[in-house]
Amino acid sequence: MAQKRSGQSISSRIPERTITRLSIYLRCVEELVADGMTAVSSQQLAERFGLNSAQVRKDLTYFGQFGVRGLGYYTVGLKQNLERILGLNQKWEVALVGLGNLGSALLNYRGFQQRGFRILVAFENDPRKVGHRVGRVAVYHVQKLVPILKRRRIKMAVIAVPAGAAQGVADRLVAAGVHAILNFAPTQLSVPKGVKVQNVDLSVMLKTLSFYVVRSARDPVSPSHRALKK
Amino acid sequence: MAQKRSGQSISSRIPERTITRLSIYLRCVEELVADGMTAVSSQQLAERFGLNSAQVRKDLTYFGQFGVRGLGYYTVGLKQNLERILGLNQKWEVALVGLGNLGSALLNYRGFQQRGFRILVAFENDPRKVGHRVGRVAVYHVQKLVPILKRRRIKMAVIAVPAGAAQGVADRLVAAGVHAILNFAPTQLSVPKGVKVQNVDLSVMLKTLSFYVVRSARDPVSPSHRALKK
DNA sequence: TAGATTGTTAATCGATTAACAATC
DNA sequence: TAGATTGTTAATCGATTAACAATC
Repeated sequence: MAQKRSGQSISSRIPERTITRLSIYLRCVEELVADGMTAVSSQQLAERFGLNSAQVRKDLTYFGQFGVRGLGYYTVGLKQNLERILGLNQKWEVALVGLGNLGSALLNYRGFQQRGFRILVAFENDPRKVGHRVGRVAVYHVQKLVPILKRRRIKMAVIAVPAGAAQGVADRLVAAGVHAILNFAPTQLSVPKGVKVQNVDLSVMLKTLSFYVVRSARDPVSPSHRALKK
Repeated sequence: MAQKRSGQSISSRIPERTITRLSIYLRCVEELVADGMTAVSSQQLAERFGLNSAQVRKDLTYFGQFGVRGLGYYTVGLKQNLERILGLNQKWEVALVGLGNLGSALLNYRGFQQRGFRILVAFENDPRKVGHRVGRVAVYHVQKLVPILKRRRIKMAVIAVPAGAAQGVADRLVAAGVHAILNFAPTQLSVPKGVKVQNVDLSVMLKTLSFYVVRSARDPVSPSHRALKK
């Protein structure tokens, strides 16, 4: 069951949700820094997201003691720490596999570049697309995936191929040494431990929404709940 | 603490994750039906996703008793039940707000249509885009949002506007009677109870991945974990 | 020093899983 | 009937929250 006391290896017991919240705290702290705030308390941070202040403090102390008792957290220092923890103090080179409908959209999506994530190679099956460039991104045949990613030491990839092809692509990515995969294919990928897959399953999300619409239709919001929240 | 015994109102205690898993079960059951399988056990279903068979059974019994002891679940019946529960036995009309980079991509994305979700109106701020059509989707000014959605009784919407504009859009959607929102804006929306927001925050996902790449770099996968899984 | 807020332990809550009687 | 698998209860596990001593 591994050590518990302070020496706790960071690789061990950190809940996935803590990591997700860390990114959210960072966004908030960035805004605070931009607004010229120098310090913020766990209570203030928590209020922004409807979280508990103890949770904010606990999330942060997984990685160190960043606060000052009686005062809170210095925004600039906290920002730097969060960036370091999340690995955002560096540029990331990302590979994209699949240039269909969704893949092309992602390639044009500026949101990736904003945070230092740069898609700089793409892979496709369709020979009509292979060999061209889209903007400054070169498009290669999927067969070239392993050698190219190995050579460039690319560790992050986005899968935007049909469900049926996704596992094969994932296997290649793993063979190429990729550590983290953003998977848009609506299928469960099987990868070795140590490789992180983040699924973005739009189809599942729509089905979930659909459930809640049906439910609201059946159980209308009770009057007491109407028009709360400013 | 509300009733517990069987009369349990469906609106009460169903974990959100159960709903997500329901959509996943459905996908699997669809494949099984297509393959001509007539029945499936909770064990078989669970194995496909690395879940626990008790969890599969528990998820399903929130909504009724669909199984046959000694046999499992009839695939066709289970499929129909899941579709009914998730509200997928009908077409959904969806509104899209924001026709920037991401919004346009979503409009072209065929994945939505596949499941009976049809984007049939879009809203924009930019007067150059308003008044045109994209395919068969009409583009209106955001100011028209409330009356148009009310008239058409649209209950689902996708937000693809910049973070700063998202809360304002959400308020309008709520005023128009929308019950479920798929939110791509990287911001926390505040909505009344009874309205479901599903966040798809690509930026948070990338930051999460980045964390795991950093971690793998520091704690390389132990040899014993290499190359497991089929 | 008095007031405030952290870091951390212990209590609580909710979700997952094991176990098994019911029953096909 | 014997074998299998459900539906469901009870045990386990993990994450959230309350509470408070430490300390700025």
